Amino acid sequence: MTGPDIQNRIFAEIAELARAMGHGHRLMLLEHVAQGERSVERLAELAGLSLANASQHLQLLRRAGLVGTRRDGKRVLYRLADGPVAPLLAALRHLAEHNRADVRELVAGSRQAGVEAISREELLERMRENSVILLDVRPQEEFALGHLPGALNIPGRELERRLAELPAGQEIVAYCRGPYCVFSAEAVALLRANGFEARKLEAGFPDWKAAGLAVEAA
Amino acid sequence: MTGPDIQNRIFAEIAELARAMGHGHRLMLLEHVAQGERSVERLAELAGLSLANASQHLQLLRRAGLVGTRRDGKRVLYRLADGPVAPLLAALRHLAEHNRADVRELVAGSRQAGVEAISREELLERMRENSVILLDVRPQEEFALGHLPGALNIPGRELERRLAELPAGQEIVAYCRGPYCVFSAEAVALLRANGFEARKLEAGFPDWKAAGLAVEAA
DNA sequence: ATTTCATTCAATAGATTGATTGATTGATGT
DNA sequence: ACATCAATCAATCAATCTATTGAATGAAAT
Repeated sequence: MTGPDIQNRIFAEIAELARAMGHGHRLMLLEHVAQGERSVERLAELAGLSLANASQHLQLLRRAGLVGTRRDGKRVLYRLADGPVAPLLAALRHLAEHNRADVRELVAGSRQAGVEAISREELLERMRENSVILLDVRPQEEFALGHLPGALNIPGRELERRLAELPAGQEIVAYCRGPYCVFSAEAVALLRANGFEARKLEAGFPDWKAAGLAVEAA
Repeated sequence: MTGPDIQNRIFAEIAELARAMGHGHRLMLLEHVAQGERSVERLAELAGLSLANASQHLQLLRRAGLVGTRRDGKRVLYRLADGPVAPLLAALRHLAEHNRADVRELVAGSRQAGVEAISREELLERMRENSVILLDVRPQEEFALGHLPGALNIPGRELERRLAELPAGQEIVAYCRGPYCVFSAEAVALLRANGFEARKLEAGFPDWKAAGLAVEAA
């Protein structure tokens, strides 16, 4: 009576949760949702999905309890759910990097050409010393919703023609959405090619926020 | 060129990993594999699956990099993979407990009837004081492969008729395979009904081992 | 009240996954 | 070489999942 039936039910429940993360598009949606609240339309655009398709994936994520929603006028805003969702996604990424050679290569690829990463701890230290320039290479809208304290915002594709805005002589730390966002790595490559000293932040904005560190909004 | 294609590929890879955990039977197999090396036949029996079915699930887990194998004579032994698999499973369980009311209830159900859980930290403290009896309620074979230092082994279904072996006067901490293994909760209920002071270990043997704490083998 | 817009629902077809069956492989002992 | 045993493979059918389409909500604006 207490036996295996109950265990079966429990494992089936947990499996449902795992399956909710078991699709590339949903993981991408999660990654974007992790940046902050986003409308369905926006998320569909960011993930390159049709509206209806994005909506369905998002609803599945909501049923699984990975995201939550709120209505704002005629839009529905999705956000990460309350529970320990970010740690779960992080654990998943960690194992993926550890196991799959191809994921590791692809991630390493964005670190190639001498693009070293800086850890949160080291960055905090450097921020305390005021010896570093923070560069947020995400689009303005994302920057406006929250960014690291004191960061400059120059979206990736504008960086080349706005290089002059960056003060010389200090190291620059670029960051982006997350470990799989290539913008920051590209930015670092570009900066180095132009004589700057630059590194990328190991993780990205969502991990920073998830760690409970200070965030500034426009 | 660096764009969304690469991200799509990465997320698809990671999703594959998540999907590997997306089936109740596979989670159950993982739970048993987490106890130590097991043959396919044994795992099939433990999970209540046909041999071929278990074999296929296990192979899928291996392809996903969640388990590894080794040949021993004519048997193939499965074990957890090297990477951070246990933390991922733990994160998954945590979120499941947090989100799904039914999982929480089912887990709570095994704690009902005043069955309180003791944390690893508290248990370590009590072990240092020598003020506690450890009771491993798993089957002998599992006990033989590794158990908490100094633990007694009385499999769940034998407990009732072997109560006399337990010294009175000291609190008993029962443990089992993991948080969803009901044997330890049942054991605690039985012990209390017979006048013992008893609690169950919050997690189970695999978590103990995963935490790097001392383990003893027969 | 009607229009507009963002989102969701419903239905469909194609692809993937899961359990079962029986055959096959690979290692061991006679 | 042969028989035996554990595990895997191959083929099948049912069940589930995914993307697309077009229709239906439901909240604001005119």
